[in-house]
Amino acid sequence: MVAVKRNTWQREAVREALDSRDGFVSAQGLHQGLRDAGSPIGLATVYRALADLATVGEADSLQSPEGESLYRACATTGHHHHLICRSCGLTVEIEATEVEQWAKRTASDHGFTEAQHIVDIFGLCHQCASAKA
Amino acid sequence: MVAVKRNTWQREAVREALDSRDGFVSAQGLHQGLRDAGSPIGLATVYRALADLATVGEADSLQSPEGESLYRACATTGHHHHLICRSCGLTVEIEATEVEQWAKRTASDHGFTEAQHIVDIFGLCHQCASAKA
DNA sequence: GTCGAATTGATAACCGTTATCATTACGAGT
DNA sequence: ACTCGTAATGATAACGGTTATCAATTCGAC
Repeated sequence: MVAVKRNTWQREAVREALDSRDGFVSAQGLHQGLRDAGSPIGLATVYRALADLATVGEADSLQSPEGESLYRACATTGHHHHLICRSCGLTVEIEATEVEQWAKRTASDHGFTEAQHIVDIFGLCHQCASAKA
Repeated sequence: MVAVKRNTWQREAVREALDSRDGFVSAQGLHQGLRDAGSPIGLATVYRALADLATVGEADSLQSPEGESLYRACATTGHHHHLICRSCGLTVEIEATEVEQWAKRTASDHGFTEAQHIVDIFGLCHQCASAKA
């Protein structure tokens, strides 16, 4: 029998919790939020759900400078990058065909294959920049 | 008395071991290499030395997709990016004016300031790709 | 050479993540 | 609606990388 994806309330809860966030969240942070909201969901399940969402492409993941994996529900289904406010976490999804091609070309120029790239921009969004001034 | 940096053979050993490598190495990998070379240096010390080198700017550090911290003594002192073999660690330093401008433009297009970007490409170098086949 | 303080290193503690495995419950088929 | 096989769950153990601990060491100023 072929593996069938089941719809569990837990999976849905994770998806919704992720959607309700504006920026990137850690698995543990999301779990904590769900527990605080009264859900008895398990930590392992949150990790699994997030991994699944990331695999399917419904969520994007990246690593914080501290080494944690952060997740986010991305509107764009295709491959894209992020522009992240390092102060408030506001995230903008970015299309970068230009960079995509550059990465691929650069890799093959040097004989590299199976190239994947990490491209993210961290900065201060307009609001945070103003608030800071 | 103010804190004084001491010159220990261990610190020097780490610096040299890092210089002798072509690509990024994990702290554990470097430690292993030193032990294999006969040095009785401790793992904790390697971590400390690498952290120091990174702080001073004598070493570049980045995180592998798997979450490990990798270190490298870079030839270029200025801003540059990396093309890294995820199998052997071979690293090519990359100038990417193209991407540099794209990043700056993208950030300002969205009202972001003080933008810094993380741009690295991971792949399999020609040798590792062949060895794998 | 002395001596105080920085450094070392073996190991324990940490932290995030993944694996384990008995239990639960989804949902296709009847 | 009821069964039943199996995927999913969740408490917890295991895991891997990194950091903290702390007694022993050793650098280097005097």
